[in-house]
Amino acid sequence: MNDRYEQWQAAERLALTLIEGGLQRMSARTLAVFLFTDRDSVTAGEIAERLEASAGSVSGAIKSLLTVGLIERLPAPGSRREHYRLRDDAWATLFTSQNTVIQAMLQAAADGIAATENGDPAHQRLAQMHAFYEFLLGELPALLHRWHQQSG
Amino acid sequence: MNDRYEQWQAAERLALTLIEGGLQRMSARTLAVFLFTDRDSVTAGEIAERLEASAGSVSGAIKSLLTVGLIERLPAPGSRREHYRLRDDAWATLFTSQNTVIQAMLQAAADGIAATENGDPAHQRLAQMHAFYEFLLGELPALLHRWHQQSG
DNA sequence: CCGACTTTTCAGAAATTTCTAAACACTCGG
DNA sequence: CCGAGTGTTTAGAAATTTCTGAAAAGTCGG
Repeated sequence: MNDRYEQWQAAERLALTLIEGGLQRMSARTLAVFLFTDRDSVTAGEIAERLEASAGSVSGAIKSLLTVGLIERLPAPGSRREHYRLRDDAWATLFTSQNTVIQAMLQAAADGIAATENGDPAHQRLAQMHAFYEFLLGELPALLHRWHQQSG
Repeated sequence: MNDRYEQWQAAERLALTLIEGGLQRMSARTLAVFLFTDRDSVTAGEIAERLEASAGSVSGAIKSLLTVGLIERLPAPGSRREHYRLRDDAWATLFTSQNTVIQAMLQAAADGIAATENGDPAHQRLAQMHAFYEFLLGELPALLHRWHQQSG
């Protein structure tokens, strides 16, 4: 128990789950490293070594994780290498990033409504879809607020 | 405005959005047909014709949409062909299906916690992750309840 | 500025996902 | 039962996504 192998195993399983959740393969594995490392921050080279992946794919993964706001670049602590670490609000951020999907759904529904006549059954269906995603979008801020209150 | 071509266009755009949201390509396009059709129900053949896709791929898409609970098979109204239609609570269902992802995240975090020592920074990070997804899972039932109340 | 070290970029390879076509199976009217 | 009309399955093709390796670019100490 609690040995390195078990941790590696748990990290890879977590990566698979993240992939299910929509992340790209290498981004997911990289994120798992950020979670399971016993250091405060890691470098791209360390990640590549641990994952046995090329420097190139790690670079791409870091870039995308930075873009989504899941990790952050640290002010270099006297070393030549860049250090990165998981951001505090990473999980809320990951969840929030799905809001863009919701907004896209809302827009798509609105477009559909505009393209159909009022009597058309499609009009009705699209209106229902629109109502749901509008509801959802309205609920999310309060949800995140409750989270920050509870955890902060 | 409001012509067939515009509707087809809106349907394809909606399909792309659904793909962004995680659906498979053909499932998304099929779902878009269910939304935009001016009939109450459609058959596999009609979908294949409208999408200019093979009967096989449509069959697969229908099967997966049935499994997730987004569409339903109708009691055959005297015709030889099977009829399908969008279910009333389709959007809530689609949203709910992401709960399995959340539960998987929760489990993955728990496994990671079990695999790390208490003093390890990783232990701390995994605990935060666990807390967030536990919070999320707890909020969802009430969220859906509010939706069902509001929409009647 | 130079040189060692690290990261990024990008074209091509590898792997995975997705679609199709064709054979098979099912259902119903006659 | 048979045959016409539909739906399903599956092996393989096509397309897309993802990864790698090598070269280019950036950075910092000296």
